[in-house]
Order: sequence, then structure tokens, then C-alpha cells
Amino acid sequence: MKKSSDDRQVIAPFHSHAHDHGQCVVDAIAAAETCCAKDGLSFTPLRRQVLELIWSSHGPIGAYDLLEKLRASRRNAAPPTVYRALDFLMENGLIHRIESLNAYVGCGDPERHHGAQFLICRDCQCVAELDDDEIGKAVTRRAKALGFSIHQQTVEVVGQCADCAARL
Amino acid sequence: MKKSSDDRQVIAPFHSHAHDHGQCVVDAIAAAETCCAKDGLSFTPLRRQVLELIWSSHGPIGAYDLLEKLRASRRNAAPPTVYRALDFLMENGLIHRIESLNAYVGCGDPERHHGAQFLICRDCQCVAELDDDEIGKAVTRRAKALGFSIHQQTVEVVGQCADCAARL
DNA sequence: GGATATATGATATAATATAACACTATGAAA
DNA sequence: TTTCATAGTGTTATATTATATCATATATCC
Repeated sequence: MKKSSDDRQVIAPFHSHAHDHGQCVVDAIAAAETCCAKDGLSFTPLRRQVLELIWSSHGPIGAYDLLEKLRASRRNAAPPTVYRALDFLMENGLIHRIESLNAYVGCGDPERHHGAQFLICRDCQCVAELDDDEIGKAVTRRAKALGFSIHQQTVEVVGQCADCAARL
Repeated sequence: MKKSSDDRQVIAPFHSHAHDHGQCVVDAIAAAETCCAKDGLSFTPLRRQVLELIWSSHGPIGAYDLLEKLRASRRNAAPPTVYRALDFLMENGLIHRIESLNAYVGCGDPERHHGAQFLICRDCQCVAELDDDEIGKAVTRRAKALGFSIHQQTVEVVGQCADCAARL
């Protein structure tokens, strides 16, 4: 896919439900393998499976929905099973938590530590992950002016994506 | 308080625990009265009391903490009692919900419809509410480039405030 | 006053997340 | 090789946050 200046900082753009999502999942797992290997983290079968399920869901997914899917192959999975995997994946930048949805999405660029902004479509529930320098810098500048040192930024924008605007 | 260029867009700055917070509460309630009167909303005793409790808490407060305080004067208050009041206050811009804390704070500028960014200190739990044009515009610009129409922006930045940096 | 909408009371339950303790496997230290 | 330490998972229980539902009261409008 050719990049235009407008999507240069778009990590995970909005994409149609028609694209080859299976490939997205495969690529994401491969990237996670690489990350974990590099950092000496143990990417266990459980963690891998949870990450696959998150990517497979094609959008933010809640912990309990995840649990239900997980139970297809692990009959006795319990909430901690899922939450521990989620904690691991978040700590290591493989997924993000969308606070306003109590849900989780795969990170489109796990190998790079980055700020993130999410555009969340309230109609189709799809999420675009951005890493917009301008936004990040504006936040940093203002925080600095107030003597505030940033630990973590969460930018969540709820609205309607282009596809839904056209479709509805 | 004299305004410098740096706090021009700061709606509710970080403030020491020593300031006259009673006055903040009184002012906030007065502003809410004005807003509601202007918009023909019924600012009932319950809603007023919940707003007072939120402002009195001097920082983000959770629904169940609020419920407990509310029970001092309303023995049989239940979760819906609080959540309904919170819904009213949010819908009408009198408070904001901090997603990453599951908590609520009074809005420092209820009479004006505005975007909001929050700097949340993880040490003292204080919150600064900003309405930084640059941040808002950067978000808007990028959303526009993707054909995304914004409904609501939540910017939450977790870190350490200047006071805590000096104190710890 | 009666109809309608709005607000609150009251009970139950849903949805999200964590605590605590037990068990296993792996690998390092002695 | 035994012992110890650690990381990962299993299992049960419970905490925390939020909503559904139906009943009752209060205000408003005609």
C-alpha cells in the first residue's frame, strides 16, 4: 500500500471488513514473537493465543468476550487467565487498552515505544491507531509549561469513521 | 489570580491543598445554577448535592465513594441514585468522567462547551483540566484527514505534577 | 383536576477486575 | 543431584463499577 503524507503517522488505519484480516493476525503474531525474543520475554502459548484472539476480533474486544472465546480451547479458563495475559501484553506494548470502552486492541507497532491516539467509530466499533507527532508534542509542551512530567498518554476520540458516514 | 500566557488555556490548574477550596465549591455550584437556569434544566436538590460532593472531594471521586458520602444525609441512597445524578451532570457539561480512573471531577468551565484534556497526577491524584487549542486542533486536523468526524474527545495524561516532583 | 412527563425509591443483577492460595515446570545455586 | 527460587498457570472467591426494572412521587401543562 502506497503511503500518502496524510497517513504517514497512521499506525493502524481504518480498514474495510473485506481486507485479508487473517494476514493481519499472522503478521501481528510474528511481530510479537520478534519483540519478545528481543526482550527475553516468554511468549507462552496462552499469551500467544490471547493475542491471536484480540487480533482476530478485528476491533476492540472486552476481557469477558475474550474469555468466552478462549474457553473454546481451554475449557476451564477463568477471569485471571485472561487478565494476566492482558497485563503481560499491555506491559510489553503488544496491545492497548481503550479506556472508554473497557476493551483491548492489538498494537499496530509493538516494536517501537510510542504514544498513541485512537479514533473510535461508534457505529462500526472500528478503531484507528495514530501516533501523531503534533498531538503528542502539543500535549508535551503544555504539560511541560505546568511542570507536569508525563508517564502515559491516552487520547481517545469517539465519532464516526468515513466508511460509516458514507454508508449511513 | 493574574493570568500568564502559560495558563491562559488552563481551566482548572493544579492547586495546593492549602487554598480556599470551600470557595471553589461555592463558585462551582453558583455556576451550575446559572447554567441550568439558562438551559431550563432542573437542578434538583439531589443533583446539587452530588455536584457539591464531587467538588468537595478536591479531586476525582468514584461513584461508590460518592454514594457513601451521600448516605450521610440520604440513608437509603442506592447506586442508581448516584449514577442518575452523574448522568445528568455529565450530559449537561457540569462534570467530566476520567475514564482511566473510573472517577468523576467537576468541570471548571461549565458555561462553555469545550474539549478537555486532563493531566492526572499519580502521586497526589490531583487533576488539571486543560482546554488546549493546539491539542484540540491537532486532533481535529488528523481526524479530518481520515474522514473521521469527532463526537467527543478524551485526552488523559497520567504522570507527576510539579508539586509532587518537588515534594518527593 | 387529570394527563403527561420527569425525577426518585427500591430491588436485583450485570459487567468488569482483582485477591489469595495452590500447583507445576524450569532453571540456577549449592 | 538436590534444593531453592522464580515464573506461569489453575482455582475459588470476592471486590468494584454500572445498569435494568418496576414502583412511587413530584412537577408541569392543558
